[in-house]
Amino acid sequence: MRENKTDRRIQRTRRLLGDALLALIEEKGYAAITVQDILDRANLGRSTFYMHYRDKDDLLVSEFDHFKELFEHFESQPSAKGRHLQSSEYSPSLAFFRHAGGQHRLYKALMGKRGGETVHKLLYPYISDLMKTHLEKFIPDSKNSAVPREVAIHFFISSFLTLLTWWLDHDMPYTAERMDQIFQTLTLSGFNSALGIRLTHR
Amino acid sequence: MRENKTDRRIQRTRRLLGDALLALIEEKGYAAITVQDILDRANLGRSTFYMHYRDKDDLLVSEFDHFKELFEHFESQPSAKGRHLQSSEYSPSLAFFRHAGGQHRLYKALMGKRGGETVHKLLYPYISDLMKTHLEKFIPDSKNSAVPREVAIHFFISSFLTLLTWWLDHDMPYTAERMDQIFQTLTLSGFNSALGIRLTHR
Amino acid sequence: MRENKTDRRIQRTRRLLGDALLALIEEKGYAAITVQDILDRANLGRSTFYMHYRDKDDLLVSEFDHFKELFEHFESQPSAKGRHLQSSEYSPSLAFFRHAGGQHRLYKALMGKRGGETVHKLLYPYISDLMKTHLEKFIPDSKNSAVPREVAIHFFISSFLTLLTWWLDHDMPYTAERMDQIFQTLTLSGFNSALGIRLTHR
Amino acid sequence: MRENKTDRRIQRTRRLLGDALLALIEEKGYAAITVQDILDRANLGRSTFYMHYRDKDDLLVSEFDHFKELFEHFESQPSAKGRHLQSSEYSPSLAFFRHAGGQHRLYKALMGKRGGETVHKLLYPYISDLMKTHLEKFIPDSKNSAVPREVAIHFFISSFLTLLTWWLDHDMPYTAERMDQIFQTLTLSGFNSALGIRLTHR
DNA sequence: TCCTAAGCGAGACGGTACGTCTTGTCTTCCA
DNA sequence: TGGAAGACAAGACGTACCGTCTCGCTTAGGA
Repeated sequence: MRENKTDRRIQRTRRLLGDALLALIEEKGYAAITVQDILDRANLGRSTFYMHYRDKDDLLVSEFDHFKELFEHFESQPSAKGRHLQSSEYSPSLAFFRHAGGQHRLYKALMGKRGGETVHKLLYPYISDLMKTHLEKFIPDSKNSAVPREVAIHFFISSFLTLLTWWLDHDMPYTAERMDQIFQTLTLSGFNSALGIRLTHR
Repeated sequence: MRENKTDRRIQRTRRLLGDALLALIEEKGYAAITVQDILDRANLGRSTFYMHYRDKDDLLVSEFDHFKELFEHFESQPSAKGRHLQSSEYSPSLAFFRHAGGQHRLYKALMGKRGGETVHKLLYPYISDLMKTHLEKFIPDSKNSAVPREVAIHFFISSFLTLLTWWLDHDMPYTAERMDQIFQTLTLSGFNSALGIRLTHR
Repeated sequence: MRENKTDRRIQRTRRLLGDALLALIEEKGYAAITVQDILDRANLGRSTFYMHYRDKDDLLVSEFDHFKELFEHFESQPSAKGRHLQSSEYSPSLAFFRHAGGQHRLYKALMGKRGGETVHKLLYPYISDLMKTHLEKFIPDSKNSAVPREVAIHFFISSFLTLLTWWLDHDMPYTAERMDQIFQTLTLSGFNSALGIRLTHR
Repeated sequence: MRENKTDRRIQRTRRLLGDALLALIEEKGYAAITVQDILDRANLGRSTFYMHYRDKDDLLVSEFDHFKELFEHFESQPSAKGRHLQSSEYSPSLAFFRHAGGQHRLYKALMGKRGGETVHKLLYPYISDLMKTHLEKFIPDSKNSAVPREVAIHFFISSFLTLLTWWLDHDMPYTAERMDQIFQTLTLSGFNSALGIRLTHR
């Protein structure tokens, strides 16, 4: 099927804007960027920007779509309650670390120190929801665990994001696999004892 | 020595500004506040604001001074390397939870969802430095631990701040003591195995 | 000779644009109209407009062509210097009032309050030239008249246009004949004494 | 009584803006002027403009205040119905011509070809109301005059404005007195016969 | 007790960025 | 191949804040 040339033009424009944004985030941080900066970088007119995006945040959010390929991967995971599990089975952390390592420019711009609070307000729930859904498949609904279930999940996800951000902000001094191992070492035993379940470390 | 009436007047003005800021953060979040909002609330003139503070962030930062009393407390703690420790000894977490519980309006405004990234950028190092100094008294400088020391410390502090923020944003559904226990359950075993040290849970 | 179908199509498009413009002038006045308004009304694309007209004014001016039939009528009038004249002979005013009465929608749109200054700037010389040419056939080139000839002519034409505009803007409360009589009552004696000629009122 | 310095500053700013506008109207016509043009000329910031005026038209209208001194002069005129009158008594035209001659820069900018339709829409009623009020003092309310009273008044005022504009646009080739005489020659006899009254030409 | 310095209210000002609007050009699609 | 559709560059608009500034008023504390 033939693609529409006008559509391709639009895609090109959106890509120009997105790339300009990411480049500028690297350079001076999200907050300091003006719409005009983006336009100058992308060589586009003012109205063109607002034809495609409501504002700077809208453009930023649209960059989240790049994560979709990864997210779609998780949705095909089987549920397996009550089994002794490999950590890799219930945590998508390694996949994330690898994905982030491969797309570190994107991740760094969005999640790093320069990424601004919008990302944290918007991307965090995005990733959080994904992990939460995934995690809940494996966590028993125990009423009398040492730590309230929602707190444990929040802790787990935040820890992951904290380490991911740290890794990106420090230019990934370790491999994705090493980071994942660090993450699991730090969180798994606490997480397990908190919820009264036993998850084998791979 | 007699107190200067002019000085008292200045203190009053600064307090009016600080209170107005905190109230407004509760109402609509730090980012949405304009200097004029603060002025209207505090019934002060524009120039008065800039006489005391460089900008909005400066005023916010000045509110950190309220933490000083707590911080000063920690600085008189003894070092005790190599002992088996009570967790309470090496982590100031419980003291923080209690302090936050007592001053929850202040903490919530500064650390909660509404508090804006400036707080995190500024408060994090503030608290982080304090805890790090404190922690380093107890952590051996082992080269071959499972997790790099700086990562572990970053994880430990971030976890604490994450849980503190969660607690405040959810209107403190548990006591400070329960929160501290949760915190330690989640982090201590991981932290210990990461660093290869053994810390007794209280 | 057969007319070209393409030509007919073009005429149709131009008519759609012209009609849309006139309708919109009636609704909200010339100045408030955008090219997009016209396009929406005429159900045409943006490029189509610019294919036919340079801009909004150009379209407006093209509507003047509707006056051509009237104007061509005047050009076949005989000159008759020095005679005592019927006012109707040297002034085309009645013919204009009648024409305007018959085409009041068009005239009102173009000349009325809603018609914008462009019309006055463009239509005035258009009509003015016509009347001037016509008038000059009858006005002696006297050097020592009470009023400079060019001023008198300007006054005469402006008065006519003023009354015509007033008539249209007030929904033609009198017949064309009555308006012409009013016009002549108001201007003729002054015009005559100004130029030192004697024109019989019909 | 001492004037407030802040008020003086404001008056200065408003004058700078008004002067810049008038100068620019002379140079390239009202329509072609942007707010930024005015600002650049007046050496003021964008927000300053909008602090004082809603938009370009608002500034223009504010220049009308310069006419006030003249207008106030008329309000002290006595009414004298039914008398045989000197034309100068019931028409403020000469006063206007003189005033315009004295302030020709202002008048030319506002009323001339470059003055834009806003002036005509706003200044015309302004002057028109003034003259109308003045005229009505002298015109009998006769029902069966040859020309409807309101039409005659409209004609009279328009004629005056037409001649005034012409005079200004042609760089005042005659004296104010000569223009007034021309105006009266052209309009008075028609106006008189229209309304069935007898006004002596001075 | 007066006087002078300082805190302060009020708000004008220059400046920057915003998101909206309209214009005229240009390219592609479709009948 | 001409007209429809609409993306695009350009740039003015009016709004919202910012941080600086000047101005008077008031009041405190030293002369």
